[in-house]
Amino acid sequence: MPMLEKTFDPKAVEPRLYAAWEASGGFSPDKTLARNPDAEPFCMVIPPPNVTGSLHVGHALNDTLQDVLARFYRMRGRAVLWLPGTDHAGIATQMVVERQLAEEGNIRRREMGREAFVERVWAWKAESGGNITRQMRRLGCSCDWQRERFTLDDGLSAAVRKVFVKLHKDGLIYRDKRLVNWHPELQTAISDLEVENVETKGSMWRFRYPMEAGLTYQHPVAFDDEGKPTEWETRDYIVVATTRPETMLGDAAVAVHPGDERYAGLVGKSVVLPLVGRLIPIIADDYADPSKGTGAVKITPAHDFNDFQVGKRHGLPATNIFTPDAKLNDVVPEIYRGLDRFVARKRVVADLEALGLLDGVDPHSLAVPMDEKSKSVVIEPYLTDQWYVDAAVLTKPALKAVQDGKTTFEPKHWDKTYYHWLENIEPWCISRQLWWGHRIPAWYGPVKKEDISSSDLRNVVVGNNSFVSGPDESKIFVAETEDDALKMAAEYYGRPVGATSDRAKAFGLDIPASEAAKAIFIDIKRSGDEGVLIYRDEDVLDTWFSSALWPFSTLGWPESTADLKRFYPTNVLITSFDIIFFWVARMMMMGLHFMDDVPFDKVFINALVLDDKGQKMSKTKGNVIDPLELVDEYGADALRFTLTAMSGPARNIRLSKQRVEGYRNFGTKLWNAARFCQMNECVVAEGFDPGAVKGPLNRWLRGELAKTSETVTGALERFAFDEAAAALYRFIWNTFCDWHLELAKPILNGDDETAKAETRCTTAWALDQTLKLLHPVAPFITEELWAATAEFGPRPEGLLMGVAWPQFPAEYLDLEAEADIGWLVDLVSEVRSIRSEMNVPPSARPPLTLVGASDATRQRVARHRASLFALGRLDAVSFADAIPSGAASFPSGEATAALSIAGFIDVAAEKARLKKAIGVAISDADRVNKKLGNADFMARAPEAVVAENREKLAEAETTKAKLQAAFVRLESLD
RNA sequence: GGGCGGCUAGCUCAGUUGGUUAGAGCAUCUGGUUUACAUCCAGAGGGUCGGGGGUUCGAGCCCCUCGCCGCCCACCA
Repeated sequence: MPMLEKTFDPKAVEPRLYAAWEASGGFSPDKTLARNPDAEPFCMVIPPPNVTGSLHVGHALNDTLQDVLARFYRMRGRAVLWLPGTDHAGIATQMVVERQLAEEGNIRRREMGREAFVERVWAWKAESGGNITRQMRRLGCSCDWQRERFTLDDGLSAAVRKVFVKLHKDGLIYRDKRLVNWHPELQTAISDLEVENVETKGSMWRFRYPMEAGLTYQHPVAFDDEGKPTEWETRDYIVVATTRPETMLGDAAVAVHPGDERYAGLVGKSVVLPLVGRLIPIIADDYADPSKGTGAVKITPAHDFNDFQVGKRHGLPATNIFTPDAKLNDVVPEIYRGLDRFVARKRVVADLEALGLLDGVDPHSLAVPMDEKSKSVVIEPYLTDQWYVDAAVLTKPALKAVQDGKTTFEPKHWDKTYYHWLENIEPWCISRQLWWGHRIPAWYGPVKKEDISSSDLRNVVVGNNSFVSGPDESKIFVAETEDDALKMAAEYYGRPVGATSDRAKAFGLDIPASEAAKAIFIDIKRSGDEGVLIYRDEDVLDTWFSSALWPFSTLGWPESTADLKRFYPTNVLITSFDIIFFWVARMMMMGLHFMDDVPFDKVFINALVLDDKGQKMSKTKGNVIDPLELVDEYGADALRFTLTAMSGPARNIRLSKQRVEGYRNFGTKLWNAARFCQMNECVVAEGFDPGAVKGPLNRWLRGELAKTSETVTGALERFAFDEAAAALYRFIWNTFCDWHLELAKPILNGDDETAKAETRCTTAWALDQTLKLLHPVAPFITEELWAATAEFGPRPEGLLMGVAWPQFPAEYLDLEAEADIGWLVDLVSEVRSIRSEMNVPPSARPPLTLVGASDATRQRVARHRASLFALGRLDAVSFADAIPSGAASFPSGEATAALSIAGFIDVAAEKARLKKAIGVAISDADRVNKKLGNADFMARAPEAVVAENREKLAEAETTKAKLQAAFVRLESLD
């Protein structure tokens, strides 16, 4: 066995070890199951990253925690499946490719056509798709790559279609015309969750809408102290206020509050909509707030969510005035047509001002809805036909499952976030006007004339440019395949049916889309006697629709696979808080609906990684820390340990290089401990039984290891990653290296061959166990050391990754040895402290005298003489009845220890030191005394606490006595 | 406006049902080439636990209140 290098070289080792792990088949549960078919499963599905993305530090944290659990449970014998995969990320990926096209100066998406564009996205996926999974491998992630999935792969696409059809059949998916959040650049609907309201400085304009036919009314203009009007003026107009002047072109009414006396007489009358000339009614509606603005509010049903509701209540027409790219359409007066919305805004204000109808303008700050990603595109409420999921129905079981504790959140408080959203759920708009994604399995055809009832006609607004994906009224065939759709259609029409990709053709019309609404009036005869053509919905589904199925679609659903039976519900989902709504809640809904069971027992919400100043990382701020750079510089283990150690109950993690460096050093420490073992020929002898060791040091180490093992195991079971890391750090650095190895040195260099042999075995054995315990967090260095120290003794075949997790019998704890070594550690620490305080040079080797030592202490001294000499840098230990002169003394157990350092001692300083220590002892004693003298305390405190305090008092008293004796002695010797 | 989280050493954070003298890492200072490790060793200093009030024999921890920081949701004519 070659000597270990002085430091661990992650770069050289990591790729080799990862390849070995993967080649071993150990990432797959199948290996465990082959050995033990009854192995209890443990399953996690990865939050699928964007397929074309790259690993950021948030992924690194998320992946590390999952890998810690995967490795931990694998070592505990569970059949672990950590299922990896990627998400097609509709909008994000499509945008990237569109940007590429723009940069290349080639033709754009629309000119390219759907098929060519989608092909292009697949090409980009082929090129960059492996990036992030390669990067996960560098982190050491032990996913089962054989089971890797992609949201757009064949299996998952089939699952998506099945779910869509089923939900449609159940009436939980429907098509509706309502306002959506419209992205005018991408020209697609986006979800509420993808809109970010950005506080912006704008203006509030007040416009005068003239009353119809010269009508006038009295409007109060001055008020007394009680708010009662004292002066009125005659008005022939009503003032409305708005932050969006351009929308007035689509106004349908002016609303006032029913109880608003100022306008009471006007309800039912009309105003003339300026610039347009249309008469619009003044209506009474609670929505109008008398205290806001002028109390009269313009109602624009097609361009404001609240106004849409008002319009519905009052049967107002929703007149859309925008084209899909948010330019004014042809329902507005000609001079405004084609203008961009922001240009139109200025023009409308100017024109109203010119007409003397601008009542005033004030600066006003408001939250403008922006596209969450770009934070620059203003989102429009826009009237379109879209597909919706009736989320409210699916929500109920999802809420109940968490309330009943079927699924729990960790940290627990996140359940509040979950509840809050689900309790206020809105219908989920699932259609997107994109090309990259799951195309909606719905086909449209003309409606048979006899199916059109008069009430169906009211939604048809001629000239409505909102036509997006299908005519407002058409017959819809929802089916998993085109064949099924054709069959359904053939049955409906009673004649042959074909499918076309040409929308106009499907309706037998060669007319512009904006006119397509008229199609419903066309008798199907127009499609030709020989048959009817149907046309597939052009839209795709929201990316989160397929992600919502992830926990069961990846396991093979709808097929009843062995994996699905074995691994669903999964054990834990580790994810970040920002997708509780997007993803967690929806998986709960879909899982419960389709699998009749929750998708996971536990949701662990990992922290948010911030930079070292507590700032969110962002490309624009330039403070993004690349996890792979950290891996390059310090090794994967160092990064993993850092993220694990910092993954406490707090909501965020401030990542600093310094911290990573510290944990790299920790790895080096462990590495060197292994070197020390190697140099000292520490080997586990054949037949060595750690339960039978005799030496106090070895018994103590065994106990400390057992305690650590229990702590680490318990912490990982509770997802207390930080506690596990802290316990490992403490044990390896402080217990094993600082004390055990130092105390073992005199034994290993001594001539007691029995003790030496036992210490070698115990040390080697303990290191082996330590490697196991550390492996989930730091897999590379532990695996490397496991291989490098193979000669340390008999051990299971194969990789450390596959070794059983340690579990020690309770007898490994040894109170006697603990007390013994505890005494030694305390004594050495005191000696060191005194030496340092008294400036005793390291080379000096003073004698130590113990005054009033018991037999037990005398035996301890005898047992640990060599260690005491070495660590305390002493040249003698003796016993006496009195403190010798020129000594600094301190209490040690029942005895008083005195370090003879005559040459260095400064009597005044020593007196001061003793005095201070006496002061501490006195105040300790006083405090406890006071407590014990408190009748209430004695009456109410539990017996154990009282006893504890009695003991404490006794201790303080003896300490005080010893220190005082030392002080007196010092004076008498002076 | 509603909600969530945080405020503990110079910095970053632990502190599990209330119970020894409130801990760790980093930073700082002092001293060290002790044959595993200077990516190291030994020692030290440093905290009125955000303010106020309450409950309790006892509060960093429980309750009320105020303040500041961060985040989420909603609304804003």
